[in-house]
Amino acid sequence: MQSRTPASRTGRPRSAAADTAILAATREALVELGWSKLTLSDVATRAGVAKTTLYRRWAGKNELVVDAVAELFDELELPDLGSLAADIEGVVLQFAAILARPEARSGLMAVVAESTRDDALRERIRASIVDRQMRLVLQGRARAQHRGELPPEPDPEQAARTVDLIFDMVAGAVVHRTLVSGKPADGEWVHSFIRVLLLGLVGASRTP
Amino acid sequence: MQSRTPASRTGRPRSAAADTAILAATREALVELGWSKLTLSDVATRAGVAKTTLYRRWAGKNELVVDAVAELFDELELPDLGSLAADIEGVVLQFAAILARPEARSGLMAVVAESTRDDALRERIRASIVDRQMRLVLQGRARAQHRGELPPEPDPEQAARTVDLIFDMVAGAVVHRTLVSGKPADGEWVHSFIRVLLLGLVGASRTP
DNA sequence: AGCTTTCGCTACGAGTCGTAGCGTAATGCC
DNA sequence: GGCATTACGCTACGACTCGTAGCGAAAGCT
Repeated sequence: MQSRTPASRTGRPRSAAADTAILAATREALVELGWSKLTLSDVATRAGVAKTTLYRRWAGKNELVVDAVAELFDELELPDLGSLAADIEGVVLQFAAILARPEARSGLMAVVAESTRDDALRERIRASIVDRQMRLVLQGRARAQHRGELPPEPDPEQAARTVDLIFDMVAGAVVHRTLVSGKPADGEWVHSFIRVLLLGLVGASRTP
Repeated sequence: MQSRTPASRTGRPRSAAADTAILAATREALVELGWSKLTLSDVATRAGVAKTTLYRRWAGKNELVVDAVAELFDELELPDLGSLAADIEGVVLQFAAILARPEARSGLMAVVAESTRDDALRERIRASIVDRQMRLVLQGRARAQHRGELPPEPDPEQAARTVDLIFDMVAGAVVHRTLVSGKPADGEWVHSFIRVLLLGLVGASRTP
């Protein structure tokens, strides 16, 4: 979050209710107005707080939207459905459901675009959104290796590269399908995609 | 392009030099300022034209940037390197080189984000950017089937789904690697990626 | 109590937007 | 050549947003 309240203990504390109201108002404004027409004055009005309160907590529109969108990914969890393919399909369908929501569609791509020119923003996105997804990949891979569905990776550097590759392939394909092609990442599509991905990974691990 | 000059033949024609100057100035402004701080007044000054000229040709910032970025993808071609894997690696490296340029990074994602709320803009992006990439996938697939590297697809509906899937996987992975993960899609990464992709596609086509 | 920080409110200069109006320049048609 | 038509450069405009400053009141802690 944006709060930096580890040391300062004295004085009136910041309203936690205002935080949730502001983030909810931001998502509401994203749905109705989209990224470019969203103004902080409008968000403040919707949340029932003063505009100055927004500027005390967030540096600008970018940081606010990152936090508002990041909360959407809180629900993301790796289910245990018995097989690697089923687990991945489950989590990818969750991911696709989040990306189908208009507040995620219009907000996420916009802040990613901004982050190409702002390293601090890129780091904020990595910490609050991307890392959580990456953790799911690591978790699923470890579970699959324990089950014997994927071979163990002795070289840690090679393992890191493989995890990065899987992550970019999964997240990239779902995002591109949803936001660029504009078609739904439904059950049928996810099933085909995961089949190709797993066959490729297993095949690549057999012939190094 | 934005020109609609099929019927109107009389009157002073639009300066073609102004078009190229404006689009070049737009890319220059994208590099220096990024999407959010780019203003049409600034572009007009850089291009040496009046601001009103910009508004006569483009509806707004979105449409202008789409056209400016689209020109970057003109150079994209499918090389003939003897094998499907080599061909794909070649074109993916071209694609990655374009995405590595700052004017593409900051511009492309921004207009895609805007297009989630603007169907006309989405269609413009599809026609001027996405379709060209899709054609490369079709071309490569046909050539590979002719070589026998990929099995022929009797069902046209199934073939269309497969092409869509390949397109989202390739473009999505490269874009995600470059813009979200922030790491270069260099030769080593592309090689690993294509290997997984092709092994998966061949494997999936064998066990339908 | 006293101290500290946050809150809501108002106001402000600076900057951008998109458009209108004007006189001038460059074409095609007669 | 003259005429209609369209594009161009320029200026100016109201409306809007931005981010900040200053104020008095409120809400905690010691």
